[in-house]
Amino acid sequence: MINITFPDGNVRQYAEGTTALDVAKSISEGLARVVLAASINGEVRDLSRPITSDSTIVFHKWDDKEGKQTYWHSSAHLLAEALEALYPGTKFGIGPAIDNGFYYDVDTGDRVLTPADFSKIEQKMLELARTKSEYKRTEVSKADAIKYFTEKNDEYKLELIDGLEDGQITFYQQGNFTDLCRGPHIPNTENIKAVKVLNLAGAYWRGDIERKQLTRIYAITFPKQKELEEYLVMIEEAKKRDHRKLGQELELFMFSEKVGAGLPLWLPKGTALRQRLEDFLKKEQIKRGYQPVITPHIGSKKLYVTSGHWEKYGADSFQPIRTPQEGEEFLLKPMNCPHHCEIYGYRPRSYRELPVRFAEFGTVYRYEMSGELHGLTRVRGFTQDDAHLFCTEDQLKDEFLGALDLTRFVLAKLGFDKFTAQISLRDPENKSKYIGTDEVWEKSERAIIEAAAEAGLTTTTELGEAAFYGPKLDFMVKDALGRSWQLGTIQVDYNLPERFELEYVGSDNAKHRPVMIHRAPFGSLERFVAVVIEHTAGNFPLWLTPEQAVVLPISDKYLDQSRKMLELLKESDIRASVDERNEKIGRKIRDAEMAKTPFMLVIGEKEAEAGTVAVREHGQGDLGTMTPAQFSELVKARIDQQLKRN
RNA sequence: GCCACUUUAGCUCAGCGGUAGAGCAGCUGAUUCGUAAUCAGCAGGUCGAGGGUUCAAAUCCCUUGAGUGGCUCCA
Repeated sequence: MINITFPDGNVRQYAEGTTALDVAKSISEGLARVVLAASINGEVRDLSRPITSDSTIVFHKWDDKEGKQTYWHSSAHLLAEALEALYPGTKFGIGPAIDNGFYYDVDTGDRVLTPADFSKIEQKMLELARTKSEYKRTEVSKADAIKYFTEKNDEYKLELIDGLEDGQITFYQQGNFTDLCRGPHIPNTENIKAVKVLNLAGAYWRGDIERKQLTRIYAITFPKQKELEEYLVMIEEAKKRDHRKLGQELELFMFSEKVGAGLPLWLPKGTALRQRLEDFLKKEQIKRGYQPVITPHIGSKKLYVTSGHWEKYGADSFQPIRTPQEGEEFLLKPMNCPHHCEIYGYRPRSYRELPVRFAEFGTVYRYEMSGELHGLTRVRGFTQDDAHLFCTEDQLKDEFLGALDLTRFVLAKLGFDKFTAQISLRDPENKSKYIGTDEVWEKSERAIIEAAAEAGLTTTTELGEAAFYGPKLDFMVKDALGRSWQLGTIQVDYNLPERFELEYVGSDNAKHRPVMIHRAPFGSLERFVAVVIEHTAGNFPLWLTPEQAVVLPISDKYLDQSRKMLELLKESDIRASVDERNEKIGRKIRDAEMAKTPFMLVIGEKEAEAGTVAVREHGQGDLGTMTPAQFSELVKARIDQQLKRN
C-alpha cells in the first residue's frame, strides 16, 4: 500500500500501482469525469500512469492552467491526426499548447493550406474526437523511434529524436496517429467537444531563419460548445479595443502610403492626448532634478561609429544622408544617447555636479523590417521619453532606484496595475553580439539585479535580451489581445562612457569614468499611447482625454447661450466644443456617446434661462442640472480622483 | 526580410470575366426638436499602382506599394 497526500493535507492509502484516475474515482465519479491530468509529486502526468510510491496528488481540471495546457496539447495531437487523415504525407514539427489554444507546425509539401480548409479540418477533428480514442503512452527505444519515423519519412521528428537520450523517449498514440511526445495527455479524445481553427502563419523550423519555413496552424478547443462561442465573442470584443481601429474612429492618428510605412501622422486629437502625456512627464522630471536638452534629428556618421551603432546596425538602417561635400555623411538618429554623451563631454565635469540627468523627448528613426510594423506599437519613426543619467559608481544604485520609482509612478498614474518587470541579461553563449568587457557586463548586470531586488520588484530574467551595450530592466504590458509589449525601460551602461571617453574629476583630483543610465518610463510615446488606447478602450482618463465635454444645444435658439457656456468652460480650463449641427438632441447625444466624450452638457429653454447645463456622463446617463461652477468642480474632483491612485 | 491572407466612395462592406452598388459620413433644403440615429434631394470611385491574357478585366495571371495574422528581428 502507498500513501497519497491530497492538497488539503488529507492522506489516504491505495494499492501500489493505482492510477490518478482510480484515485479520482475513489473520491467521486463526478471528479473522475472532469479531471484531465494530475500532478504527482509536482510533476504533471497522465491520469493512467501507475503511482508506485508515496506521493502527493493534485488533480487538474479544465479550470486550472495545467488542465488547460494538457487539454490543448492533446488537442494538438488531434489536429495532427486530422491533418494526416486529410492530407496524407504531411510532415510534423512541433505542436505545443499556448496561452490560448495550441498550434502545430506542419510541412504540407506542395499543398498550400488556406482558411478555406479550416472547416474541413474542424469537422475532421470533431469526427475523430467522437471515436473516443484513448491517448496511449508507450516508452520506446531510440532505435525503434528512429525506425518508426524513418519509415514515416518525417525528418523533423527524426531531428528531434536525435537530440533525445535513449530511455527517455515516449510515444503517444490516439486513433491512427502516433507522435513523439513527452506528454502528458488527457485520457480520451471524447473530452474535446468544440474546435476552432483560428489562423495560419509561417514559422521557421526551430526558430531559425536559415531553415525551412513550416506552416503553423493555430487552433483552440473546448469541452463545451458554449465555451467556444464565449471565447469567440471575447476575441471580437478585444478587437473593438484595437488601437488601430480606435485611433481611426477617434481621429487620433493615421498612416499614409505616400509618407511611408511605419511613419505615423498624429491628428489634432491624438496630438492633444500625446502632448498631455508629455507635459505630465516633463513636469514630474523637472521635480526630480532632470535637465531638458534638445538635439538634432541627424548626426554625423562618425558619431555612430564612435558609439558602435554603425558597426552593429549600419547595414540594416536607413542609409546615410549625403551632402554636396565629398565624403560627408549623416545618419537619421536611431537613438539619443550619443548626442547626450556629447553634451556631457562638452566641458570637464566635477564629481560635485553628478549625477546629471539630461532629458529629451527625442524622435528617432529605425528601419524596422516591413513585416514587423504594427500600428503605433512598432513604427519606423517614434519619440522616446528619453533621458541619460551620468553618475559615479557610488551613485549608480540610487539613480537606478530613482528611475525605477519614476517608471512605477508613471504606470500607476495611468492605471496600469498589471505589468511584468523583466531583467534582460546578456546571452553568455553568444558574447559577440555585445560590446564591452566581461567585467563591465558583470558589474552592470549585478547593479540591475540588486537594485530591482532592493526595490521589492517581482521580476523575471531573460538571457540574451539585453541591449548590445548593456543589460536592461524592461516593463512589459499586454495589449487587448494579450500580446506583450515592452514599455518602460531602464538600462545600465558602462560601455558608451568608455567609447566617448567621458570623465569627471573626483574629490581625489583624479579623472574617473562616469556610469550611464538610459531610461524611458513610457518607452515611446507611440507605443505608450497605443497601449493606453487598448487598456481604456478609448475611454481615456479625464485629465488626458482630448475633449472633456461637448455642449449640446437643443435647437438653434440656444446657440448663443451654448457659445457663452463654452467660454465659461474654457475659463475653467475645461476642453470642450459646441455641437452646432441642426440635429435633434437624441442624435447629438448618440454621436457624443460614440465619440466617447466624457461629459455632454445639454442646453435648452430651462438651462438658457437659468444659466445652467443639464449634465450627462458618458456611459452613465443624466447627472442632473448644474451651474457652470458646479460642473467645473465635478471635473476637477474627477481628475483629482483619477490622479490620486498610486 | 519570410509564409499566408487582404486591398472597391471619407468609413463599413457587396459585386468575383460583359463597361461600378448599398448603408453610414458629407453637401443642399425642409424641420427648431429635451437625453443613443428627423425627412427629402444631391454629390462622391481611372475598383492601391504598373504590366499582361481576353472581343471584353474590379473580377484571371505577373511585378510592386500598403495593411492583417504569425515567424524572425527589436539600439
